[in-house]
Amino acid sequence: MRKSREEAAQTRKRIVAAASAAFRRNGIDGTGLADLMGAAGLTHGGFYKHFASKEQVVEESLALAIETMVRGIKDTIAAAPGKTGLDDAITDYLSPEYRDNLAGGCPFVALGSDVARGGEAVREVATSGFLGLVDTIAGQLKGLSPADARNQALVMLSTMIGAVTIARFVSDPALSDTVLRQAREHLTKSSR
Amino acid sequence: MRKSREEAAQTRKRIVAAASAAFRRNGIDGTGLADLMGAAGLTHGGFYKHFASKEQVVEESLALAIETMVRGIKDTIAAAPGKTGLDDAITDYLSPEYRDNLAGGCPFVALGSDVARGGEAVREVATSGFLGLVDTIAGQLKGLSPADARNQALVMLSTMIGAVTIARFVSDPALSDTVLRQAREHLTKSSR
DNA sequence: TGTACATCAGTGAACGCGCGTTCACTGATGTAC
DNA sequence: TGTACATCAGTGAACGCGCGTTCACTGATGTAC
Repeated sequence: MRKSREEAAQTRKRIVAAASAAFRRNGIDGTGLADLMGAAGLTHGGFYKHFASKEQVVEESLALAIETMVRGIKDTIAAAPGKTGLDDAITDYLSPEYRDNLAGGCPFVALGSDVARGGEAVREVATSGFLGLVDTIAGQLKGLSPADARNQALVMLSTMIGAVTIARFVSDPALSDTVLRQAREHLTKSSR
Repeated sequence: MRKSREEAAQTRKRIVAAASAAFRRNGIDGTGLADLMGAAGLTHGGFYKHFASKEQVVEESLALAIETMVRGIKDTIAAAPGKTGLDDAITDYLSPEYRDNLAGGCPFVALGSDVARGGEAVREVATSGFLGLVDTIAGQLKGLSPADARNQALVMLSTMIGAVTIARFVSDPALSDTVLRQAREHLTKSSR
């Protein structure tokens, strides 16, 4: 039953991708290794042929989720010439569709409190990914010193992450939409 | 071993208070009923003499955590005459001490993503508590229509909740402090 | 290039453990007369 | 007010279950000559 090195490498990527979605959808404690392996089309026994522990796949899948999100935001920014790129990215992030995309959405929203309770290695993965996101946003804030741009990006990301967190736990759909819309208007209006 | 009605009622309150702290500190999935009962000075077997399920104590302890937080914010506002009350409450919320108060801190930060994945009843508890918080903040925003005040309160709370979420998962203490400080300056400066 | 052997990805059963929940039991409290 | 009985808060053992992890095994792939 041995698989070729290439197949094994693809399997490993499939597991990390499945973990990236499953952890965001159901939480880290709420996702078992059998769930991950099943989602990747495997039985649970083979997990340790690829990873030393659940902790390790948590780290790798978190890194993947963050990288994917940051790349998407960069692509959105690059797709719009001039100054509308950042507004487009903010609008996407604060859309009802993104709020409802539990498995593919922002890992800071889905896993922020899990990561805060986690080990140092997981928190470092989250931190370096977060810093990449900060730089991406800050780089789009023209007419400010680099320090001011970075500080403003920190506040903008706080508002974005908080708004989606609230929009997800609130049980009233109208309230949820309003939270997103207010944050969107606040962050994209020219007063920024 | 039967206890008086009064003693039993006090025991129940002790369990809910212990749950309110333990769930915030370790997450809902990360807290067992034996942990709760042990923290209340009891053995786990008696849990079902007070609650029908873990779900029920989750709901009640979340309601307690939110009520306690909102009361604290109202007290802070009331303690400062005039317009500094809200700034004081924001400064407290965005302080390093409050960030580090895992067991007694903001339940929306600690449990927001857990609640989002939870049942309808838990989400309704969180929603009505959140609306009370919104009203409390909006009531302090003078010179705005009620609708504008409420909308601004939603954005402010998004920034506050997001900032503490970020400040908690980030592994670099200086970055964590900076996130809090930037949010604080943004929300308390007169430009508000 | 062929052959013999070593490697190892994946399977499926099993491990100890802690989970939420149930239950028989105890004995102090509450109630009925 | 006293007495007899019912109630029930709390204990501690037990339940089935799913968890993370380990392991013997299989057989295709990789390596050595």
